[in-house]
Amino acid sequence: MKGCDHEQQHAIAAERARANMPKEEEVERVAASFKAISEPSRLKILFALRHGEMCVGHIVEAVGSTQSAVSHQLRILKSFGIVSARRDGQNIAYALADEHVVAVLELACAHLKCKL
Amino acid sequence: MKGCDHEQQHAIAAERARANMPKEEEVERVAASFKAISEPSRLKILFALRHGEMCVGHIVEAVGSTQSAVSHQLRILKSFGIVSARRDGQNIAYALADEHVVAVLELACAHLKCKL
DNA sequence: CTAATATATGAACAGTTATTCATATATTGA
DNA sequence: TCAATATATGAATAACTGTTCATATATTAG
Repeated sequence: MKGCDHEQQHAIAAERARANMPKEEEVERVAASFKAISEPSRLKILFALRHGEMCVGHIVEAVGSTQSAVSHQLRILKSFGIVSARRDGQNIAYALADEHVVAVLELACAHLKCKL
Repeated sequence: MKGCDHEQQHAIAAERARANMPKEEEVERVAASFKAISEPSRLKILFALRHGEMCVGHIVEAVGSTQSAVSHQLRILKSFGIVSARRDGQNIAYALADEHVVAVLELACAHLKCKL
C-alpha cells in the first residue's frame, strides 16, 4: 500500500468510501434484492414476465419447471417487491413490479453482450 | 388457468415468453453475474470502488473486512468482469470494470428508495 | 540475495438455499 | 355441499458459498 504510485488518490478514495459507505442494513437490503434475481429459475420467471402478466400455470409452461418450484420462487420474488400478484378468479396473475426490474435486466444483458 | 379472465392474453404472453426465453446457458451467465454482486461483502467493495480505483489494502480499510476475505471476493468480482485489476508496484489496484456496474447499483438503490 | 510488504490461494467448516414430495388452502361450477 | 382446479407451503435433503486460518507467491528495498 505504502509504495503505491497512487497512494495519495487511493487514500482519498478510501476515505470517501468509508465516509459514504451505506449502513450495513442497507447494504444487506440491496444484496438481498440482487440475490433474489440471481438464481436461474427466478431469472427465467422474470424473463418470461417481460412479455406481460401471466398466471402461475402459464409461467410454469414458459419456464419449464414444476408448479411447486415456481410457486416457491414467486413467493421470494414477491417478498422483495420484484413481482406483483393479483388474484383473478381461481388464478393469480403475476407481473413485474416496476420498470427498474426490466432496466436492470437490460443492463445486465448489455454488460454480458447477450441479446434479450 | 382455464377460467382466467385474461386467459387469452396470458397464453399469448406465455407463448412469446417460451419463444424468446434465452438459452439455459445465457440465463446462467446472467444469473451468475447477479449472484456476484449479491453478497454484502462484495457489494461493499463495489460501493467503495465507486469513489475511484483502490488497491487491496485500501479496500480492506474501506469495507472493514480481512485481507483474505477481500482478496477472495475480488477474485470472484474479477472473474465476472465486474472489476478490473492493474498491478502498480507491490500493489494491485482494482476498479469498477464499466459503467454498467454503477448503473445497476444506482437502479437497485432507486428501486429500494435508499440513498447512494 | 534477504527481509519486508502486498496480495493470492487451498482446505475446512458453518450457514444458506433450491428442489422435491406430500399436503393444504382457496375459488369456482354443479 | 361436493368435486375439480389453481396455487401455496412445510419438511427434508443435497448442493453451494463465505469466512477463517495457514501458507504461498510476487515485488521492492537494502
